[in-house]
Amino acid sequence: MKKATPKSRSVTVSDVAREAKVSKATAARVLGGYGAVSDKVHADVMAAAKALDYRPNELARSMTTGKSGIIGVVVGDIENPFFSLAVRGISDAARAAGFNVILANSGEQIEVEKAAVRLLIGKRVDGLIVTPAESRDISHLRDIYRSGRPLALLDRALPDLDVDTVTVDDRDVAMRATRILVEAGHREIAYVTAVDADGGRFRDLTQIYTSSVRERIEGFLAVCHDAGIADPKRHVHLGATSPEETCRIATKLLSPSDRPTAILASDSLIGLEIFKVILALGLSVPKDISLITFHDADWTSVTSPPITVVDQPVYSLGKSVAELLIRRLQGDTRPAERLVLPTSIIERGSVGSPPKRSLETAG
Amino acid sequence: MKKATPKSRSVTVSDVAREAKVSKATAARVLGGYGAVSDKVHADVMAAAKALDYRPNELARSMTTGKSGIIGVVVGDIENPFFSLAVRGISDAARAAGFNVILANSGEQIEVEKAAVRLLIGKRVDGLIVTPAESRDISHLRDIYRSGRPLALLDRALPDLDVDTVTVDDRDVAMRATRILVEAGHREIAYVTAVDADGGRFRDLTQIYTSSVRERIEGFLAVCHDAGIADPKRHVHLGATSPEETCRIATKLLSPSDRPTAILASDSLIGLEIFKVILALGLSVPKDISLITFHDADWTSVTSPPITVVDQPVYSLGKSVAELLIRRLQGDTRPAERLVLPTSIIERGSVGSPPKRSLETAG
DNA sequence: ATTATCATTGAGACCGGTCTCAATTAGTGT
DNA sequence: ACACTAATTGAGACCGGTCTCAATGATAAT
Repeated sequence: MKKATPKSRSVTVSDVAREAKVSKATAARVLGGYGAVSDKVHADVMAAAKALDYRPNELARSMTTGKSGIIGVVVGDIENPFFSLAVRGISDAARAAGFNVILANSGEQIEVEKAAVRLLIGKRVDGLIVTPAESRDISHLRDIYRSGRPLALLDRALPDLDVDTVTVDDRDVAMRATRILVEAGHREIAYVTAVDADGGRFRDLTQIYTSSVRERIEGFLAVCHDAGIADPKRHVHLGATSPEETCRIATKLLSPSDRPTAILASDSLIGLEIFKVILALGLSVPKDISLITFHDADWTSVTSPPITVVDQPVYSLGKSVAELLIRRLQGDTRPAERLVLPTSIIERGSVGSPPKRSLETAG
Repeated sequence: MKKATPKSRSVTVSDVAREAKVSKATAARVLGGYGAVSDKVHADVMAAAKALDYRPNELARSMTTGKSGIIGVVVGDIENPFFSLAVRGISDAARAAGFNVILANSGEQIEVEKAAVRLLIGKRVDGLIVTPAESRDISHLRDIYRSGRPLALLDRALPDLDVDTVTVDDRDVAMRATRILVEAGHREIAYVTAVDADGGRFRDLTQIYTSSVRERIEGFLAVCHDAGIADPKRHVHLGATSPEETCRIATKLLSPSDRPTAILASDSLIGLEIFKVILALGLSVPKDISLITFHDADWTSVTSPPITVVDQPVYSLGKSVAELLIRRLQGDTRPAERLVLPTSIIERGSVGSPPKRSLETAG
């Protein structure tokens, strides 16, 4: 009487075995699809399973096999189209190989990233794909490695960590983008990026702990330097971590009379926000200011003028890193691979020659 | 000699117990944080755990407790900003309550959706959030319900399924949007949506199995009808399921001389593609054609002119549905709730009066 | 001092699968 | 017909936790 409804206990192999009048081991063999059984028994068990509506408990299965069939992915921000496209690439590749994806986003905060990694390891994911927020503190990533699970890095390399890595040629493409601006005659070029360090004040590259960001700045500075632009560092603006911050930075950047004649935006979210500010201030692209943004986001092709962009193979980035990881999961023991995907620049209409004022500075 | 390296077997409670010289049960109590133990033993076990670098196996934990701490989410397409924003809302709410999210996308295909649901149930997720692709075939959703796991519906209601549901007032907002167009003088208004049925030919509402889509069309037709527009059904275009298809539809729609004077796009991906075609054809918005799109996507505010949009509270949609599900997970037994979130229209510059040609048709 | 009460602890069953190993049955060669 | 190998099947250990229940020791009440 006291015994409440048995909470619909799920059907187990034992239940099926009993129904089919065979041993648990035999039922498990056909249900799990491993051992060999006679045709008759196979049919009996399948019939019993169907009759009872048996559903395997993947949890129990993973516990004994040690494999979960899940790939853990930790990205900076799912909402950023860059990441959502990369994640799409990852999950397509994963599904094609029979794996599932469990997603966590770090918000680019190292502590959140660590917690996410710890949790995913706890859940016994088969492997992890991470876009490390920092290169300083990678103890949690070493832990993954130490736990025997393969790790692959997406978009950001870590020189100290010898694991499969897929990045794009950030440094090179940043140079090409900057060169386009320089060749159009610009001397006052601002670079706006998301990473936050020392309250947005850029001193030197050693304060940037995200490899892709650092490489881009490196490329930018190199070309500026080659072009004889004095102290290009002052044109690097950090801290565009949210639309609000970006708006603040862009407004400050564009208001004074000594504003740059061109801006290079480090991702499409930043580029969009800057473009909005440009619009709001009544400035015209490219007459008053030229603009190039990283990532060929959808909005960049429908503005007037359409925006010149750095087109990274984002989907491939995700697909490739997943494929690399899966290969490892399947027993590949080749040394770690570092794939660098080529990037192109799509020249549209947002780059022009600087307004005359800038000629005074020309060397 | 033959015995290979023990593949770094992970540290278990038993190992910690041995190290701390207590029983497995006692070690488990402090490690699992449940029973009561003396301070000394607690300290000993913690020390041993730290020394051995113990990491709990969540899999084993979930298997005994029956709870995995995971919410399964099945959406139509992660890449669609609508869904990625909703997922962001879900995962924020989930994390706040200590849950994790495992994501699967169905590509709006019912079979893929079924497989995803089956898999997630197999993984013993605590609850599921689904955007059902079809209202016809919901056997798999009933299964969830039957398995004792709570289910919550996102963006699309299912009249036959009495579960927590969060939607927006699609019908009403579609009416408001259509009315804006009608009041601007339009009589030839096209409605373009993604759902695919009968090769894109729209006959009547019974062929639409996605509630949100149906409701929007319903609202659209109702207002057209009230305005005395003859046979508005011919203006409903289905099948805009990919950028390519949308482009095809839009090109066909916009080329002939009897093209509509206004278009209502059912999501931002469709709106974007249509806008691109408009641009490519050299037409001008809103002089030649007026455009309203669902979803306040980022690109809609930076075009010239900026686009009038239906602004759905997408983030809240995700957040609310997750909160509802979590409440249920925590033992709430109230009857299923059907939340309908209010939607607004942001009027920007893409609606104008129709070009003169349309006056001939005016009633 | 003696017994009842309570806090700690240990032993071992259990979750639902996989998998090893031995036992049983069937098939083969001579 | 008889020994021998191959194919099936069953019993039970195991994965790494949780959790029940009984045993132990200590403290409190009589």
